[in-house]
Amino acid sequence: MLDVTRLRVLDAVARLGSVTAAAKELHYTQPTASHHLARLEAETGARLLQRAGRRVRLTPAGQLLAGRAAEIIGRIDAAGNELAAHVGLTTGLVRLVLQRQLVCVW
Amino acid sequence: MLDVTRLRVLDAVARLGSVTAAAKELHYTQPTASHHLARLEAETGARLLQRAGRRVRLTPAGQLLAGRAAEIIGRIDAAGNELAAHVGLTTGLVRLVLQRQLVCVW
DNA sequence: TAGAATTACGCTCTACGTAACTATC
DNA sequence: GATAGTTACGTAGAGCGTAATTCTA
Repeated sequence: MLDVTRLRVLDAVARLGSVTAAAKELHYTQPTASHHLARLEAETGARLLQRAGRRVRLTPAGQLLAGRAAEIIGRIDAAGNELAAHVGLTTGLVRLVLQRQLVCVW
Repeated sequence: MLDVTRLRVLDAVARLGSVTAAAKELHYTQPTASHHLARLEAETGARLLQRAGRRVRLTPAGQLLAGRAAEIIGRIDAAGNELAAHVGLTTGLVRLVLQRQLVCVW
C-alpha cells in the first residue's frame, strides 16, 4: 500500500520543481524529503525521479503517480473538512488541534 | 491530516461490523485496532463509534467518514496497481515486496 | 564556490503486541 | 463463563533532524 506521507512529498516536488522547495512547503528538512522519495521508489520499484543537472525531474512514472497523489491528497483533505463541518454543525464545539494532538475544546 | 492507517481500520469496522473482525482482516490484534479507532476519534474530535451491548456501531459521523475512507483507500490501491502495471510494461521486472520492504528484483 | 541532492548516523516517538481489566450475553 | 472491547505497558522500527559528502552551474 502506498504511503501517503511520501505521496505528499512527490506531489510537492511535481508542483514546485525541486526537493528543497517541497521540503520547505511541508516543513521538512531537505534530507528528510529526499529520504521519503528514495523510500517511495524502493517500495514501488519504480524510478520516479531523475537528476537533471543539480535539479530533479519526474520520470513518466513519477508524473503518473504525482497526478494520482494530488487526487488522493485532495480526497483526504476534503474528507477531513467534511467531517469537521459535520461535527461543528452537530455539536457547536471549537477544537484547537496542533500536530494531530488535541489541545483544547470549548 | 487524516491518517490512512486509521481510516483502513474504520472502513473494516464499517464493513465487518466489529473491531475484532476488522483487526483480523488487517492482521492486527484487537487492542491495536481499538487503539487506532480511539486515536482517530481524538484526532478528529468526532465520536465515530458507540458501544451497543458488546458490539460497536458507527455514529452518523462514523458512517460519513467510513464512506469517504472506502473511496480514499480505493484510490490509493488503484494508483498502486496503475503504477505497478506501468512499471511492469516498461521494464519487465518482477518485484517481491514483503511488508513494504523490497526483497528481490529480477 | 554556492546551491541542490544524497548518504550516514543518532534520537524521539509511534505502532504494535502481550497482559490485565471491564462489561455484556 | 465466553465473547467483545478497552486500558496499561514495553519494545522494535520509522520519521525526522544534524552533519558530512557529492555533484553541477
